[in-house]
Amino acid sequence: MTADISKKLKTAEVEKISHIDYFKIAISVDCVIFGFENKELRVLLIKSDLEEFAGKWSLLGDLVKVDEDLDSAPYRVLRQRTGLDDVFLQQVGSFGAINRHPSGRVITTAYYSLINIRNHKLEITDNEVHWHSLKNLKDLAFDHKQIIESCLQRLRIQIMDEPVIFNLLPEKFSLRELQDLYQAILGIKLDRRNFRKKIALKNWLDDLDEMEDDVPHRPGKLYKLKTGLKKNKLIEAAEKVK
Amino acid sequence: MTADISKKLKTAEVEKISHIDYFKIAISVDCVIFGFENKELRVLLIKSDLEEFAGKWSLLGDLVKVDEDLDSAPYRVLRQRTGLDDVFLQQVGSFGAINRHPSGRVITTAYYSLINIRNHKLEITDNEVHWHSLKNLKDLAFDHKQIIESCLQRLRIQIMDEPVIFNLLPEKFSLRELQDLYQAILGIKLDRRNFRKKIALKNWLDDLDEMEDDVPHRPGKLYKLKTGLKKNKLIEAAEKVK
DNA sequence: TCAAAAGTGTTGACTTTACACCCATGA
DNA sequence: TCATGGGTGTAAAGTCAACACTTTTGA
Repeated sequence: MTADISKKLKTAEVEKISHIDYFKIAISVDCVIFGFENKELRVLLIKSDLEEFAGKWSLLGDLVKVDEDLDSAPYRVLRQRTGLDDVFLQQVGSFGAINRHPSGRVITTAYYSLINIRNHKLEITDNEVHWHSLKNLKDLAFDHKQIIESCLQRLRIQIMDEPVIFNLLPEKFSLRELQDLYQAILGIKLDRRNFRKKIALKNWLDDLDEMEDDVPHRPGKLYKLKTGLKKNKLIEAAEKVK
Repeated sequence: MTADISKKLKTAEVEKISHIDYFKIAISVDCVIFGFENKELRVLLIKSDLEEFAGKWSLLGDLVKVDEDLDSAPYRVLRQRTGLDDVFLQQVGSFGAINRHPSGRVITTAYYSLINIRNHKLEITDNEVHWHSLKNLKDLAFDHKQIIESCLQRLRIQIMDEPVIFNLLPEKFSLRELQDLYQAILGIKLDRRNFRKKIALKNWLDDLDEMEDDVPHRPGKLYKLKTGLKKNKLIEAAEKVK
């Protein structure tokens, strides 16, 4: 019986050789980096450096290295391209239409990231990087429009019952800012009283006993996310999935 | 200005050459095929044909071909390995730890599939294929245990508001069978009266005015999924996401 | 004193849960 | 006649949506 089985088995080395033709696909990661400014949800895009997509905007991404975890690659991309470290990242899905990339067969895994535009001064090495409003996104390179849509979809679901949205806000924020942000992401207006009730119920926030001081109207109370709730590592998110 | 940009741009051909080292990662798909039998949720596994995993069970999967859409690959795998066509499939996520595969660097994209064990007589070309109960899954090859967990997680969410569960049942079924199935997937007992109310509310079912005839107790009414509701193509699922 | 937003409760509609009895069938 | 599940309604608790007035601040 054992002999029987082992006759059919092949070593990994043999398998690799027999499949060597398959090692002709590259895999990339693309980051959909959301930010919030001026009551609008934004996404960070870069001018494509491919001739085929001259003038078009694209997501920040890169090929995955042979000795690099898939889920580590988007962290590297963010670090290298924007200087950001320790950000919230979550895998959304993989996109692999045959002709999605003009350089050859490249399958990409998309991640979404939430960052605070003000806090993180981007060390942008390339000046052709820009925060785009999510309205009027057109003429994107590759299938990046579709990827952004999927990530937005995922974001909308996730903010409803996980405390991820706070990655988009400064440490201290008012309930108005939080509500504006929910509205920007969901694309709908929310009732103020009901919104405050719902947030209070979730028990995500600590009241700081401080007030806004830079607004041209009655200042609101400032809050911060309760410590221990911030899930800003993909690894922690993965734990939750288990 | 135009000249300025084009100086920095590279053609896809040039890019491909400069990145040729990256085309050393293979990508595979793995299918988590769920079935329902004996009031239990099952998953279809195959004995690994790799020496490194001798005796261990693994998911049905294969490397993605260079000229094959990523999302088409799991359909091919199912067709080749089980003779199944036109099944429900949905992408769940990609797994890419560096050493997850002993043959080399292989990143895999996981899909979950729902099929009716009885209806589809599997044309199994290999007799080392088996329907496993989800309890006592151990000693799986690769990271397949973790992949199954992720897919189960997704399944649990999806059955709550999309009519996908019916892919696991025969054309005609009773409400008891449906409830047993929900219970098996969710791992909890449900109240019969409340369950029936909730299902009625969803308006997914047509009453067939027929009765069970093979049960050792009072027979229940038979129902079928309303026509037009069955989402059994990944493409249609993707439409919904948009 | 005006404009802008802060802060705050109640009601009605709806949803969810818990729970028990009689009925039809086959063995 | 027994065992098994089929089939059904109601009441209490909880959640959700709609809605308006007074207060505080800066300009």
